[in-house]
Amino acid sequence: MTRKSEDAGRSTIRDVATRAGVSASTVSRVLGGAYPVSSATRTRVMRAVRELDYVADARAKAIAGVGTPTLAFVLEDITGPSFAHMAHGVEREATRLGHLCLVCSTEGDARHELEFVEMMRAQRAAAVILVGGTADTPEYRDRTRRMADSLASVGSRLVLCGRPPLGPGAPVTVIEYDNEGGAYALVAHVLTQGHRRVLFLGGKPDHTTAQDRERGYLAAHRARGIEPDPALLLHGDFTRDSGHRLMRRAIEAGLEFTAVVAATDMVAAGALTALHEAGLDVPGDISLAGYDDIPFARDLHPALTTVHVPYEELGRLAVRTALGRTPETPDEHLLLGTHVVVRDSVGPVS
Amino acid sequence: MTRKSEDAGRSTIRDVATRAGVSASTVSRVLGGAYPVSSATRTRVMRAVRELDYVADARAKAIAGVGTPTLAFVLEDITGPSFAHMAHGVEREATRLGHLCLVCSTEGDARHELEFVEMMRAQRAAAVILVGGTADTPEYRDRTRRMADSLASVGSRLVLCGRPPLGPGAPVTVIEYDNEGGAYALVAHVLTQGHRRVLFLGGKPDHTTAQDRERGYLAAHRARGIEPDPALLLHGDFTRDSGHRLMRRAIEAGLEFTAVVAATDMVAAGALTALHEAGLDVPGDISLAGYDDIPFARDLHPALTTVHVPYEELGRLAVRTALGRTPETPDEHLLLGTHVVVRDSVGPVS
DNA sequence: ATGAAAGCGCTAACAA
DNA sequence: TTGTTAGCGCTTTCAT
Repeated sequence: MTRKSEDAGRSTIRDVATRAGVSASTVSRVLGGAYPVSSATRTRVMRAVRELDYVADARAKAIAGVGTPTLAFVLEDITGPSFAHMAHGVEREATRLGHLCLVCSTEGDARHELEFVEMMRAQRAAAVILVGGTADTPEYRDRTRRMADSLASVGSRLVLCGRPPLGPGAPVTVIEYDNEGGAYALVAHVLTQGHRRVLFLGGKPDHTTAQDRERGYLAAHRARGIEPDPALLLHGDFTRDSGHRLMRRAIEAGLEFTAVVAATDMVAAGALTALHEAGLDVPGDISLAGYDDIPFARDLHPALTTVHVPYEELGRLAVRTALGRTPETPDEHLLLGTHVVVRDSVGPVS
Repeated sequence: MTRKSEDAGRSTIRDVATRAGVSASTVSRVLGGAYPVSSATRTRVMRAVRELDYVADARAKAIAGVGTPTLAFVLEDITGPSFAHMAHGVEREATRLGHLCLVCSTEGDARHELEFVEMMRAQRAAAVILVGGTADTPEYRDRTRRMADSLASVGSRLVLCGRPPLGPGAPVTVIEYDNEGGAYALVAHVLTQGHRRVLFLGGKPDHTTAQDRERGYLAAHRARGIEPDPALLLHGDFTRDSGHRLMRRAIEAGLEFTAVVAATDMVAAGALTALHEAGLDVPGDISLAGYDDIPFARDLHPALTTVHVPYEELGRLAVRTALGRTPETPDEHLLLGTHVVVRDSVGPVS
């Protein structure tokens, strides 16, 4: 007739206590670990625990002050290879540090993002990691700033990972990787091969990651005294299909170029297929380069020259940095380097 | 001198109550939604909430009986494209249904998996979804059975997704997809092209997914009265590197075959590169097929013939099925179909 | 319509 | 070494 008997299984610490003939605190102490308990009682308690298959309710522990800390990871789409790698880094590091790891895909919807962050605030997550570039509008800064403040107000922390920083004073940790630098180096490499008309398959015009890579493309040209033809700057998004479509159109439009630099490896993959479909040889007729160094880059044919970004490390670092701070820690802003991986898809201009 | 003043931000429902000059219950009622509250009070409370930027502690709500339900997703490695798609499906459906979504990568470590499931039991997760094939040993069944029971005992539910079922009586939901059938159809397609010596690049010999696909390979041969040469059955794992290595060795060893079927698209990608490195043309010299239909399959050159698996749908279904049940629901066991996607990497035998 | 009090499952300070 | 009591932050009777 006890509560337990009708609600089989959901045993509480009191059920265990009763069964072991001790008080709830004693059970708590036995389970808690380091605390003096006679080995006789300990045995009895443990037996009761086993018999009831008892596990303490983590939520109750949490509000009593001894919860498993949680960490949240917010991205647009876990399906993108680079995001997946970051997610992996985050998840690995979080569990290593004894944290639970919540995920949320926003599908690029700011409202969804906002709601989720609010939930995380309610969950008292130790940190919320926002991943991936976005349009850097005043509205963005404002909204994000608000999230940062409200998280900070409950002792949590906002981390911006590969996402535009907010300017001074915002309680955020930002971890970036050098998109412009990577693109600069990559395009410099292409130019070194003698190419002068390099098509750029970019992302959304207002997307920070896309912008930074485009900036690198431009800078590399200008550093060699070349003013790139604006007609060679195409915009789409970071998907494979975008690359395919843009490339096909460029060919059909009779655009002249001897090399193409894609904003991501996904874009490059689509572009490569379009090039093949047009009967063009890479790098014989046209050179091609990507960005991100996803695992598949090696298996494209020809193997793709690209820029390596330490995504997994980025994720790990985000977690470590966010979790390693004390209230006195100044706001960090890290910038990770990238490097060009030369493979077979870029050759000398013919 | 209130608690709040020194512990800025972490305001509780009582802080709000005080500030609004009402009782905590009233605040709870206002926030709770549908309950008669004078609009004057409501306004005062809402103002206090805003001023304090208050959010109710989700954990406290949970133990009081009104928590946000949670759902856990356990896989080997989020980095694998097919896993990522399942994860996406799970996450999407979970949020659609108002659930939070926890993730854990086990890196294939059973102990890690066990620990995580125990944590989820403590969290009172609504369901725990275990993803991906594994060695189907008695030890596995035993361990998993135990997890299923212990989850059930706290009102949670174990879901096996693309993972071997446990036999009757276990409180689990299992969602599978037809690995054997898909492989059968794929290999039948290859045989139809006249190939008689088809190399199979398999996974770990005791991995269920690998076994099922291998079984399909075998069955398709036998259905045509062909007894496949055991020397053509190679084992590795599901990675790109495994495919590359296996393929290279097979070529070096002078193995004779006119087509190769890889256990996954990743394996196929590695194999393709090895084929190219050996100067072999696909499908001119050798035909090649994969399994999974990851997005990149289209961009391999030639575009990869493969088996489409509805991974995202699988994830969504797992969530819907697990969450949609009542204690009376019989244990479901769903089997999703797959289909061959014919592209350019398989051609007639030369 | 609102407040006081009890309770959710746990831990910790205080006694014994 | 162990039990009693008082919280943790919230919801929900039960009164009023």
